[in-house]
Amino acid sequence: MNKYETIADLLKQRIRQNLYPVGSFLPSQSELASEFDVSRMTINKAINILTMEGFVSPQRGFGTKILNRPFWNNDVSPVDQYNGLTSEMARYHRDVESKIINFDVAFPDSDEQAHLSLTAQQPIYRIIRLRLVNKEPYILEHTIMPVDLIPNLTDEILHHSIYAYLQDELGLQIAGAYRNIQAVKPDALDLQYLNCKPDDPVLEVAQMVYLKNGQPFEYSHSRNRYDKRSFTELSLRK
Amino acid sequence: MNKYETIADLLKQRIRQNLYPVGSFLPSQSELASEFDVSRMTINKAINILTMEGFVSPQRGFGTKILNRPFWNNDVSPVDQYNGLTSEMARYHRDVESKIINFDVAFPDSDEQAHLSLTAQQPIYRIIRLRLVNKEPYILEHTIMPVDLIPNLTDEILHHSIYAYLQDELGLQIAGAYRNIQAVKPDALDLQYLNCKPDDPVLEVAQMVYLKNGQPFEYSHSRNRYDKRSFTELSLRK
DNA sequence: CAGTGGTCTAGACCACTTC
DNA sequence: AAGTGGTCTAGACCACTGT
Repeated sequence: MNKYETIADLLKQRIRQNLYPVGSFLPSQSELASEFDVSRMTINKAINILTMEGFVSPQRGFGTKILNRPFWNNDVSPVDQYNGLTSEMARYHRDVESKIINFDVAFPDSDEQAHLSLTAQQPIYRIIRLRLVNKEPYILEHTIMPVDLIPNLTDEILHHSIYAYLQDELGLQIAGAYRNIQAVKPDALDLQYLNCKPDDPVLEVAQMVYLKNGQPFEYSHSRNRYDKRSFTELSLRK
Repeated sequence: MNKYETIADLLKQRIRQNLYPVGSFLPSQSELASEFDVSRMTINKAINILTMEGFVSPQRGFGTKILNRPFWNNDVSPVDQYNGLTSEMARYHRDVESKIINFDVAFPDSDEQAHLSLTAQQPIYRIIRLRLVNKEPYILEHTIMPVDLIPNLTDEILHHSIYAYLQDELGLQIAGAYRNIQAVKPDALDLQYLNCKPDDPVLEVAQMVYLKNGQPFEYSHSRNRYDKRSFTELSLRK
């Protein structure tokens, strides 16, 4: 672990333990540098992390104030999450099951080619999975992935976590994702599998996920039951 | 302007101009350091910005690859936006009007006290505004703000931009915001003012906005017409 | 004014990738 | 082995805040 991440974690811990109470100020960067026996740049980097995560607000010439961390409850999924539902829910000790609605291979249409940077000759998987949490339907996921990147996708994997397979078995490194979130009306599949009523809204999250080498490898639309999922986000002035 | 921000902007410009084509690699950090006559740390900081904004993906021991930024033609993602609707829409040359549905002062209930860190004796504004873009209803905003932070709120201000008033007139500095996004069913006010049908979904964004000194100053729920607004977001592996 | 955080440097070592 | 990005240092200067 890096020094600055280690120190950031330690500072967070102190804040949570009220060793640095909300509303008070952190020791100055120079003091912290002496305490941890590192250069001030390293402390600065650590405090940057705390700032990005909303723990503190530094004001130049003044000090670094400990903020009151919002009490949005954690049962909502952070928007900046792309570990897949399985690991997300594991944190709350909930069972995730996947029911495969559709799984086949096809050539991409032009829209899919554009989104995944593919030629018309590179086949894709077309997957529709229903994700159940504690036996209740949560999400209907429409996923498209290029076959050549993920050679041996099986029913077995689809029943568990695609992401775990990608990262642990194939060693693919995810760089990030683009998402678009909107409210939509339910379609026939939603009615059938999410078990929602015609006037229930659906929260649709479209996302493209990228590998570190820049290759997009997943283009998906997840349709979430409106009473089961919401998304939280923290955004900060640059 | 800082050196690292200046350099980051310049690099972005080169990427957009295809001087560094998508799929190719940036010059190494040492080369860039010589070119701009700065230390490598400064280049590193600049490239960090590009990484956070999804322009490039550095891989240690290898190089920094220029990514394809898909339908991301505009500079800022609406999700990490807290400048208010007025400035957001101004970029697209659209008219924003505000119709005041409700504007009064009251003592906060316990929920409001908690969210805004107030006592029962500190009054708040309760504001409901309908935001119209090019004469069409887009958003119904329910906003709560402490009176003592924003002393002289007038109809005049509410008809334009609250945010512009806060920042330009009062000099309040916004640190960031927490948001929660979900799909909901329309309520009576939505039907009346957003002009939506009973089975139209509504995209609800609840947010708390914080000042740099840590004081929360706005707690709001905006209810967006589902066919008019969606939210985009870029998220990256740490 | 003294103290704070923000930036920047010149150089160093390390982890990693490709050859 | 050579080259890359990631981290870290010791010190410096600056912009800003409080008094």
